[in-house]
Amino acid sequence: MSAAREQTEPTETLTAPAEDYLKAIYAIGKGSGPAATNEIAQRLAIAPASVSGMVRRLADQGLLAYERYHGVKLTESGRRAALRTLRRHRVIEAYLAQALGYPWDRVHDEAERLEHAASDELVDRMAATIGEPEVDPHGAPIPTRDGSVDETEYTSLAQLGAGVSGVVVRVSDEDPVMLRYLAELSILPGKKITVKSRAPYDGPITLSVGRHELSIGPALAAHVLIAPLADRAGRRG
Amino acid sequence: MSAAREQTEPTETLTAPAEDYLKAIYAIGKGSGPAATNEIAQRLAIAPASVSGMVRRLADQGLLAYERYHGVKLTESGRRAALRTLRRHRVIEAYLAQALGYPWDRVHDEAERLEHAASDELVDRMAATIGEPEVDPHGAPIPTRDGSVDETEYTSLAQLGAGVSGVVVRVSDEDPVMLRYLAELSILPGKKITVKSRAPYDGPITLSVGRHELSIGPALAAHVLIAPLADRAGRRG
DNA sequence: GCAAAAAGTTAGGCGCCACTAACTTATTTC
DNA sequence: GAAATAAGTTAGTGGCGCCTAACTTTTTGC
Repeated sequence: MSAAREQTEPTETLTAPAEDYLKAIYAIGKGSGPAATNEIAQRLAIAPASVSGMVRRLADQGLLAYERYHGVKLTESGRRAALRTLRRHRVIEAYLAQALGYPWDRVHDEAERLEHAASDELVDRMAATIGEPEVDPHGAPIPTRDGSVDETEYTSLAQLGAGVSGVVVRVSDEDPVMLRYLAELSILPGKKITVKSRAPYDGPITLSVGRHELSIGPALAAHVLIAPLADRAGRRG
Repeated sequence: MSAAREQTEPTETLTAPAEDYLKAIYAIGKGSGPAATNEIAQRLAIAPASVSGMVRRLADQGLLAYERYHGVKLTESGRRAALRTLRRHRVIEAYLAQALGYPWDRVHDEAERLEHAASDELVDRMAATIGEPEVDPHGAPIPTRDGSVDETEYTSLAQLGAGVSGVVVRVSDEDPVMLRYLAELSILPGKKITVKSRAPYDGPITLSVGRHELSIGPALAAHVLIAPLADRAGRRG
C-alpha cells in the first residue's frame, strides 16, 4: 500500500473550512507543535472522523505534515497561511471595535466570518486607518503582513501566586458572556492587578483591580494572561 | 409522477451561491419580472444545467416561483432576501469608498464577497457611520432596512437624442476597466451632460461634459443612466 | 403548421466537507 | 505484557453546487 501523495503547490485559494483548520492547528501547536486529531475536532466542533479526511486534503496541498495515527504539524506554507488568516481576524476585530464602535464581546464572531472574505488590501487599509495596531481588542498580537508574530507566552492568572502583581495582557476572545463579565470586573488588557490570596483546592482567587477587590474562580482566571511586574513573591506551578 | 415538493420555510440562512442567484434574478426581473434560465446562467457565469438544479432548491425553500421550462420569479420572501443582499452589497461599496478610500472601480469585487459574510448589524453600523447614504458609489439606490428601494427606471445615455441634457445618475458597477475609463472622461454620477450629436448606424455619440467635448460608442453609453433635464428635443426610441 | 433553432431539462459525475458506524492502532493500567 | 481504554482511521452516505452529454420542450421562421 504505497499511496503516492505528494504535492507542494504554492497555495491556491483556501476554502473557509481549510482556513479554520489551519487556524485551529496553529492555536493548538502554538505555531509549531503537533496537533491531535481529537483536539482539532473539538475546537472546530466537528466529528473526529471528519478531521481525518480534511487533514489528508490539507496535507496533499502541502500545508500540513501528516503521519497517520500521529497527529499533524503545520508546514512552513501552512504556517504562513494560518498567520495570514490570524492577521485578518485580528485586524478586523480591532477595526470593528475602533472604527465602528463594536462592543468587544461581539467582534470575534463577526471577524470569524469576515476573515474568509476580506482581501489583503482591505485588511491593510483597515489596519492603516486605525494606526497599525499591534494587538486586537482582547490583547492578542496581530501578525505582520510578512508573517511574523510576537509569540511571547504569558502566565495565566490561574498560575500566579498570592502577592504577585501584573498587567493583564490578553484574555480569551471567544465567549461573549465571559467577555462581558470580565469587562464588568474591569479585568481588561492594560489593567494592573494584584493577587491578594488564593484559596486551596482550586478555590477562588482574590484580586485587587484598581481600587476594587474581587474573587474569581480558577476556570475564569485561566483565560486571563498576565505580564508579571517586579514581584516580591513569584509564580507557582 | 407527483413529486411532492412544497415548503414555505421562513428562510434559514442562505448560502452565498443562493444569495447570488436571488440577486441575479432580481436584477434580471427588475424586482418583479420573470427571469430566464439562460440569462441567470450567463450572469452568474455558470452552465444553464446548473441553474435548473439550484433553481429547484430555491423554489423548495419558497424563494422562487418556478414552472418548468418557463423561467422563475421571486416570491415575496425571495424578493426580501434579494433586497437584503443588495442592501449589504451597496452599503459595503459605499463604506469602502467613503471610509476606507477604496477606488470606485474596486469596491464591487470586494463587496461581492463581503456581502455574504457581513451581519445586518455590521451593515447598519457602516451605513450609520457614513451618514445613511441613499446610493452606492456608482449611483445605485440602496434598499432600506425594511426592504424598500427606489425602483425608478432611468433612460440610458444610448437612448438620448441629440440636444438633450441630463444628469448622470448611475453607471454599471462591475467592470473596473470601464469604470476607470468613465472616470477619466468625467462621466460620473451627479455630472451634467448634454448630447451634442449622434452618428447614425450606432455610431459615436458626442457629448459635452463640463467644459469638455467627447465621443463615446453606444455600447459604453448603454451603461450610463441619465435623469433628463428640461429638454428642448426629447428622447428617441 | 412544420422543421430548425433555441431554451431548458434530466442523467450521471465529481469535489468539498460534513456525518455515523465499524474497525484499527496506540496508550494506559495493573 | 495483556487487556481495557482512548485515539484515530476507513467505509459508506448525504447535501451542495458545479460540470458535460444527451434529451425534451418551446419558440422561430418560412
